[in-house]
Amino acid sequence: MPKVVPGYKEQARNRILNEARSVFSEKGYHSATMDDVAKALGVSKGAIYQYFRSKKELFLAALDYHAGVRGSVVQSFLQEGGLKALCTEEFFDRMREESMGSLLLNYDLLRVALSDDTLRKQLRVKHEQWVKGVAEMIQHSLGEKEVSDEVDFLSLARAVLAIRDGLYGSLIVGGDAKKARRAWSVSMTRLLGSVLD
Amino acid sequence: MPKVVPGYKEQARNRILNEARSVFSEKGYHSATMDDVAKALGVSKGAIYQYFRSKKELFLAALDYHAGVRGSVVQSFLQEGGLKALCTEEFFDRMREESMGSLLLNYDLLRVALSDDTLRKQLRVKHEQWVKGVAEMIQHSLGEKEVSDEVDFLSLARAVLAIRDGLYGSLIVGGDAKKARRAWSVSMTRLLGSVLD
Amino acid sequence: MPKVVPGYKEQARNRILNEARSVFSEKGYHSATMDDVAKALGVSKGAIYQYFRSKKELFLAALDYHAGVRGSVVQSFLQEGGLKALCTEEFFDRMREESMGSLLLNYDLLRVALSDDTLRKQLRVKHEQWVKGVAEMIQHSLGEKEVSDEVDFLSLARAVLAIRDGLYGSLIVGGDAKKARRAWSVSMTRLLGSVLD
Amino acid sequence: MPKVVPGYKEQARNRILNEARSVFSEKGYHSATMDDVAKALGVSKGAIYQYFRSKKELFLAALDYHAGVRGSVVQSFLQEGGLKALCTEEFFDRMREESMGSLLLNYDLLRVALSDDTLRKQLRVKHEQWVKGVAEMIQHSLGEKEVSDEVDFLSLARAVLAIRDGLYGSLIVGGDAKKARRAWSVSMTRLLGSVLD
DNA sequence: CATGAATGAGACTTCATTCAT
DNA sequence: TATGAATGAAGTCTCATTCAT
Repeated sequence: MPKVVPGYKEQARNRILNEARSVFSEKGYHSATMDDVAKALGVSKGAIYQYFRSKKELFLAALDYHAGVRGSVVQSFLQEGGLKALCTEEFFDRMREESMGSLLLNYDLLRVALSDDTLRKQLRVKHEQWVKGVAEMIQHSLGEKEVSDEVDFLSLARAVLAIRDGLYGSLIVGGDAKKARRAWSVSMTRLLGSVLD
Repeated sequence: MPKVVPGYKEQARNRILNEARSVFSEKGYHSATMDDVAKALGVSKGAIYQYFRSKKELFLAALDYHAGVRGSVVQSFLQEGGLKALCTEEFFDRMREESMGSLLLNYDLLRVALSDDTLRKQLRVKHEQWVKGVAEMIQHSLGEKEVSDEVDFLSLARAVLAIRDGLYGSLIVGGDAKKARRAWSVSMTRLLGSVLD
Repeated sequence: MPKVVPGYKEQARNRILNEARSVFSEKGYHSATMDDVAKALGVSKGAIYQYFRSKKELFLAALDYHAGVRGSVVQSFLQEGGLKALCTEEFFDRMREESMGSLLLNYDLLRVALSDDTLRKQLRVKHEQWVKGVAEMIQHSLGEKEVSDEVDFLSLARAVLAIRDGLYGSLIVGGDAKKARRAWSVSMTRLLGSVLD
Repeated sequence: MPKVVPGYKEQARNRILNEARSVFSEKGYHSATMDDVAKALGVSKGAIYQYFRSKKELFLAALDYHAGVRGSVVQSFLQEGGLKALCTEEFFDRMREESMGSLLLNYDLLRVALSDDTLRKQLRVKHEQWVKGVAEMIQHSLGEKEVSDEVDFLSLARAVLAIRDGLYGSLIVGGDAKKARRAWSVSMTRLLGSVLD
């Protein structure tokens, strides 16, 4: 047993991850400095380097850390209300809270990913997992009610995620949240409506 | 009045704009250096500064320059085939050729825009223009066939653009183009289908 | 709270201030580079930027730092000998030692001040303080001996300072120190003589 | 006989000299660019290089050119009114118009002069010429009225010039012209008063 | 002679990263 | 472990100067 609190390092790491995400999200990967992160944490720059080898590593770890958190929140929300919940404006807002910061970070991530094949593959895989998850959800909502052959669940899932990302993107430049929200429910209803009926 | 060929400066500017876009697109706004751009052009760094006051200005100008080109291509395509053309996979591909490079740049642009109110407003306005354009197109396709009150054209338009952006985004990480294409036509048909019938 | 020696930063700052003044004084504000200063200090350029935000700030701080030192030396000298001491060649020399390097810097400072309203105002105020100080000194020397209404102390003070600056200026181009010294005592005696008698 | 107007080159040169002085005076030697000068002239940068080999040469030539002009203006003024005219506030203003710009330039010149022995010597010589000129003027004013042995004309002359330069210097930072003017007449009267009586 | 686009050296400044304390 | 001063590489931008037209 070490003298220090067990799990201390883990806690410290997570604390850094949280703050780092916040800082990166606000200023952007390139504009945020290690000093910004350190100051937000109230520690010295050097301290961060004991947990992460480089800025890039910190950035990637921060994204990864929160991707897990976010996913779980969304999923739990869906499990309660099912596909119908997904079509609501409330769901859009709920997910937005979780995603907005990360969306911006994802833009930075994409840039970083472009020159890193491994990373790009990870992103692709993760995206496909989301697609499959949503597709299954849709299919599941149908229950045994109908023959599934006529519906392209995967394409629908892709579209759902695309709308989500596209609408959030429009919000970043200052788009009206009310309109985006409405666009979400309108399009979701049209897209999944016939499936639900 | 320059003794040199008239219009030379205009040409040179455009040449820079082209190359700059290419370089920024490949490396990203932050990672690309003015030297990269200069080398791609085969000129010295200083030369660029005779045409653009700063890296940011060059970046913005390059985006603007190509936004015009892109827009016109898309529009001409739509005028021929109308709303039905928009739902095709061919359209998706066609627009992709025009957009992909710019999409990445747009991510950089968003980051830049976040700390530039004027710029953000411009982006918002431009986006709204697209929305209106697409909404009108949809409404127009309906012709006098139906009462328009029941359909929220603007929301549909927003969704259409969101899907476009979202799908292109998925392609950037290496998503399968065929699947995205299919998702496009499937979702477009569902979204606009009842309008078209 | 730094673990390092307390007051270290203060010392380092002052060391930079000293060296900077020396370098600026020798090469001039514009010709001296931050690299020159860094090399004179035996540190890297970056180190300086931890203490001063810009070259201009460093320059201004260096001037300010030494202005304090200089002022105090002069004042103490005057308090002992009063107005008579001020008229001596010895005083001229004494003050010269303190001023010469700074005089050159002051020329640079004037140039900088021309495009900086705040700075210009500071200089003006500081100059007026000197004027008032000298004027009071003259008035004080008179004691209750005479009615002061007939003497324009402020104008005299202005003249005294002008002569000082003018003579030092002549020395910079290589003027003969002996002659300047003599001009000082001769003119001071004539200027303040009747006041002193 | 050349085709071009005889003396054209001379005229062009002088025109450049005039404008250059104006630009250098306003912006300072270092801050003024060759482009600034060219634009003020309404010609291209290249044109200037056909008359002057370098920026430094242009600067020096411009100063030299106007030194002559200025001197003559002042001298003519003095020849009319003699020493008494010199003591007036009017004279101070008159000379100020001629000197202010040049005073600033002289500061720049000093900096340049410091690393150029030849130049520094020229400045010293020129200054001594002024001193002698003023000294003779004072002596001349006395006429045969008195024995000159008791008065140190050269020192007085030095003081006069020093006051001029010192007061103008105070004006540069925004000092009150009225006060400087008054200081001039007050001090001149005290300095030369007994000589004049 | 004039033009002005291009050059290229070099200035200021910023950080990610290291390391002695 | 934490600190934060120092490093040094790199980036943006500026101009004096040149030269093909």
